[in-house]
Amino acid sequence: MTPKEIERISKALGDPNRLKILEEIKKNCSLQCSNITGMLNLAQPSISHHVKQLVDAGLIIPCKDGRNMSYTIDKEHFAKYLQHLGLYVI
Amino acid sequence: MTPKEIERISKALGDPNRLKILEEIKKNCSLQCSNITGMLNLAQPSISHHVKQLVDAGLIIPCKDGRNMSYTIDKEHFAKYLQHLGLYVI
DNA sequence: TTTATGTATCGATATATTTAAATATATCTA
DNA sequence: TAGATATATTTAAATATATCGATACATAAA
Repeated sequence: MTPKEIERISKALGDPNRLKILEEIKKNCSLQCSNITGMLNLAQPSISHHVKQLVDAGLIIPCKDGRNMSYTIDKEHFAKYLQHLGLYVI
Repeated sequence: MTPKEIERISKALGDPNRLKILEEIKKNCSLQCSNITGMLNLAQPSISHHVKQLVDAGLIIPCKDGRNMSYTIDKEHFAKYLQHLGLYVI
């Protein structure tokens, strides 16, 4: 995992709305985009933007299902991030 | 650890210069501020700003020594962050 | 095929962050 | 105490990010 990837994931995690989205995905194992809109007090394009950040960082995996999208946490990639940062606490 | 704290630490980790500073502190167990100036291609006030971000996030602990400052990684606090995020990868 | 629904993109604006010059503060040494 | 050195703060400019309205696109349902 490159410093650039670490930076990108950290940036993705550095926003309260994105943390809430992740939290909901964790709770439900997966989450549909339309549900996020009700959850956060944000317009739909903003949601789309935040979800994209999480996808681009590799934290969540999009799954197209008809006209809906659902997302699951990319545990493997997320774990690599934590493993990398874990070197700082040894 | 509150969502606000998670956000703050993530933000602190979301910058290449701050990651480099952390990396150097890890390598040397501790680091003096004056050494960072040579390491990064940044003016002194910028260094000061970045170091402050890391301190405020609780990632590093400042230690005053005469007119110098040295910093060590706050492993305990850092570990709490990783532990919290670890819940996402279970 | 038309309409409705869910998501993405574009353009504009507001807000936040990064950076550095100028300046201030603290401490060491002569 | 005066001068030198290390770090912090203030202020302002440049840049990046967040937000939303309008609109486009894809797909499901009628």
